[in-house]
Amino acid sequence: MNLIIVESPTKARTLSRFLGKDFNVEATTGHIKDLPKSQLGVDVEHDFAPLYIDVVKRADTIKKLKSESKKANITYIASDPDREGEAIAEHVAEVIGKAKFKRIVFHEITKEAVEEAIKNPRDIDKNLVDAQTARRVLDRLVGYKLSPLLWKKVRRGLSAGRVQSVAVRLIVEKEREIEKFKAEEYWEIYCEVKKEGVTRVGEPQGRGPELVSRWKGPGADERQDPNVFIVSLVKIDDKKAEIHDKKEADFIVSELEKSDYKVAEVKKREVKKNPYPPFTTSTMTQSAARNFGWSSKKTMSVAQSLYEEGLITYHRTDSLNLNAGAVAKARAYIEKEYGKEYLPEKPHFYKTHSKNAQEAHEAIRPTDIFKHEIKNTKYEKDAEKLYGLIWRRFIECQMNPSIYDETTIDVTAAKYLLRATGSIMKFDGWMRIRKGIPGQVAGVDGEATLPDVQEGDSLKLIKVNPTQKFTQPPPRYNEASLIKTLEKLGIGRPSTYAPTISTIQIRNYVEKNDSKQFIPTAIGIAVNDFLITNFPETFDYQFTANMEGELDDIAKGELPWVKTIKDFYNPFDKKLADVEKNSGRVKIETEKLGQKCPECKEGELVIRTGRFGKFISCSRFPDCKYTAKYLEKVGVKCPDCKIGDVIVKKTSKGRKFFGCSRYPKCKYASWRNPKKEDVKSVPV
DNA sequence: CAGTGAGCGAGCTTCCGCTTGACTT
Repeated sequence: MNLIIVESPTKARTLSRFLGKDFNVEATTGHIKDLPKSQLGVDVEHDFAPLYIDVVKRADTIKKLKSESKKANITYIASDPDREGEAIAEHVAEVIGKAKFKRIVFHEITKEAVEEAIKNPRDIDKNLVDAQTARRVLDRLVGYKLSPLLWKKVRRGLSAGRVQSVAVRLIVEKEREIEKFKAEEYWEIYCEVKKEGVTRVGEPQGRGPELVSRWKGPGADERQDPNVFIVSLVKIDDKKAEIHDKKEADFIVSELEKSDYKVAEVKKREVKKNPYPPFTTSTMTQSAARNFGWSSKKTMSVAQSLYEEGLITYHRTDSLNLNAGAVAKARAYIEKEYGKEYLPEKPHFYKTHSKNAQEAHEAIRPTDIFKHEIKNTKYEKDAEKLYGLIWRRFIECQMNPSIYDETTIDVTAAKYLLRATGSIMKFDGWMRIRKGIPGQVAGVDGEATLPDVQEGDSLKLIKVNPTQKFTQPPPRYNEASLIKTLEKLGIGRPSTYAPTISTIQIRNYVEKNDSKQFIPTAIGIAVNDFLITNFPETFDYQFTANMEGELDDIAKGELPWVKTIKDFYNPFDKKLADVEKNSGRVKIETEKLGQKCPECKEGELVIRTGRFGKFISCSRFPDCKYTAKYLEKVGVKCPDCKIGDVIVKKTSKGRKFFGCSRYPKCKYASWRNPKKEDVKSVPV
């Protein structure tokens, strides 16, 4: 009897099914050793020796690993093939002591992959373990040195870290960009033109006010006549048209109204749109946010249940790799279901562009594409929705591109160049999968049909339409775009995106607005500015990328890990002492309510955020100690008692929930916003 | 169900990354 040790219990179950009675399979359930929670656990005086101790919650697991390995002939340590997995392997080896073990790795959960791995065992890669130690020690030093500094200089309970503080920084800097942004006026000019020699009944004359108000730009109702189309002004005197105000626009309109219109060029070309690569954690959470409006936490939770049911491959992954057998099945399915023209000659293989990808797993895909029916008691509809998204994305990625005929018509009128573009899908390809799926974002712009005109054709002007526009500020981050940006910067991992987003909200650094976009709080701004001013290098967007570069060198055995940490820590520690001594307490901006304090009649009422959320106090604190409850009303009556208002509250742990303002008389409480539930349940 | 902020000063807060339950008010 042999023992195989993996990280995930679900993976262990799957392997036991494959391998039969000769193998016992156990799981570590993640890390089994870590630095202690209650102390630094890094001996900065002695080469940063880390104090790795048994994880308390894993005491039973560790006991089991010990006893099972004793019984086993050989123990195969099959933790994930990445930096963290190698550290887990090392920790398992330490725990099982003298038992005979071998280290094996596989990237796919198939019988063949495991058998192949068993044939090719290796030793534990000490350099890779060192790289993990360096990563762990660095994160501990940053987090456990800076957080107490914040307690001292800003407020108790705050936190800072290599990942969370950069996430907050992104949100703060985006807000400043938006504040700084000044909308600039510009004008776009559209001309409605018609191929000559064709008449239309009820053709609009001139630019009456009624017609202007009906105009909705390209693709509006005026397009019923197939010979009428809309061109937009692109160039003036061969230079890009830039119209800044109404005066300029009016002048151009007056010129355009008396010009002759001629087709200068007609360009037709074929455009292909390739399918998207299969899902990773990052793209899956982005897609579920766009299609269903889900938070990353919800998506990951539903994905976890699909994974545990054996319906999808592992959901915390940065890899685009696909098992060859699964691809072959998908190809057979595509050919049978949709026909040969949908099947590429060769399978599509995708490569990740993410530099820090560890690719320990596969991309996220269904384990069995022939399985359409989902039976999952815990999540039901949600599981079905996410599974459908994953299923389609996987099938699509192995299908032929969709093909469009794109037509560009250039029209000249005096010194003005105007253009119309339109495209028509002539082969749907992978887009076939998305047809008829409500709520699916197809990813294709509206199709516009253009009349059959030739170079040199004269056109008749029907109407010129100037449209005033303003440049738009950059959009705020939402969960999806924040994860996308963090991934691009190489900051955070698939297993930490959702938890990081929770952390920065629980710490009151950021909030979501009604459109689920992140807005920094006064505390978030104060902490960010304090950190960026004093520790600019640590929270530079490049810091993690540089760290990853050094970790790679450590993993290759070209750099001792202690040197990396020393080079970071020495200047960091100096700065720490300097700030501790010389920096004053940080002031947090308060929001004014615009009312006098009812107690002292001198101060003004302000909103402050304390340990239990927002409350109202006097601006003259500590001289005046007046406080009052701040009721953050959601805007609906309590669904239970129908008398009180639903208000936003926080648990002692900082999690947001919704309660009744009449508490404790009414005990209504919910994790979900009843306002949004109501909107959803109203039949349209 | 009051508590929150400052500072006084007991004891405590905190990181990232790997993995699931336990089960929130």
